Amino acid sequence: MGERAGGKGAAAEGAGERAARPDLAAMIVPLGRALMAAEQPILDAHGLAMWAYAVLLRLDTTPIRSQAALAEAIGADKTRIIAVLDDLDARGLIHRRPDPDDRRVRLLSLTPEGRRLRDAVQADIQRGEEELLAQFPAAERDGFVRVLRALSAGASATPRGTASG
Amino acid sequence: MGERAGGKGAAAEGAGERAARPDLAAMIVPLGRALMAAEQPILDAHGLAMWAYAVLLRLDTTPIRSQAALAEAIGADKTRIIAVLDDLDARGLIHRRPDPDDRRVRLLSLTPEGRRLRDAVQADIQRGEEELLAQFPAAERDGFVRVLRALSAGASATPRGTASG
DNA sequence: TATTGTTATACTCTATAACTATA
DNA sequence: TATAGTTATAGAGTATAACAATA
Repeated sequence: MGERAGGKGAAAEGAGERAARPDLAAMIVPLGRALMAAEQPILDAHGLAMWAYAVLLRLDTTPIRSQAALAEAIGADKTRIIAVLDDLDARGLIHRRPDPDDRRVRLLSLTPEGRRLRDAVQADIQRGEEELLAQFPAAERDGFVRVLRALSAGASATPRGTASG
Repeated sequence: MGERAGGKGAAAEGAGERAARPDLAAMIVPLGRALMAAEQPILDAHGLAMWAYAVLLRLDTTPIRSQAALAEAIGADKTRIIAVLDDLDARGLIHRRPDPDDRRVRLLSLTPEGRRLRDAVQADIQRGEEELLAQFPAAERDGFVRVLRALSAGASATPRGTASG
């Protein structure tokens, strides 16, 4: 890999050059872990597991027509969310019934109670997040969220299979 | 990002209110996964595992005096990095020798070759990241990296044990 | 035969416990 | 006795394979 010479940024030019900033992944991955850890007590207080919350979030966005589609949408394995759906169903937070048109697939939707719980939990979580962001100037904060949203949207477009499939 | 009704947080006040943005964790965690996936081919090309790269990065920052300290610094378990250190040592990328003052602890440092490899890999990785960021206006990009650095620094300050530790 | 959901199994990653050596 | 490192073991999380129901 010899020449990183003429390039634009040339993050590490000479032998002992240090990079101008840490790698994005090296910052984002631990930060993600920390944010999840911060969410955990809130989820615990509501008796929701992390994947269960992800399901409630996704169902609220758009009704989904099969469990496999839901699983893929939240980046989970289809076998992994079954127990989650069992629990949510038993607690009356979601509807899960066979599609009359094709009784193999399950129609998944949120019950009013599920929506209420989702809203309450998300309000709690985002309240904490806003406190975290409040320490920054509005312009930086705004740029952060804007870029994050765009990168996140782009990332979820390439969930697993990648380009070559 | 928009002023919501009256109260401070109140992200979702009424019943049907949708949040103004996705949860930070819901964006950051999948993004972290995607970034790691993007790094993987680069690491593979250099024969480095993810944790090995983390070790090289951390050793370059500051020489470390014990494996346990290194493990904690990169958010790993002390037992998990042993095989990693074995490999890096065998390949001549790090020095690992007993401290003469206390022969229980190992002094860990980067060899010149290890530094070269680290620089090469990081240059590759950050080149890709810069391409990713290039799509955004400089101001947003700047705010993003700035806030990210601050949040990341704050997060690593609370690695595991948390307050009551 | 193909597909959805489900269950059972195996694998990977990570954390805990037990052991060796130094102090 | 206490600590750093190592090894062995067990656990959580995840993915793969086999199965039943429906088309």
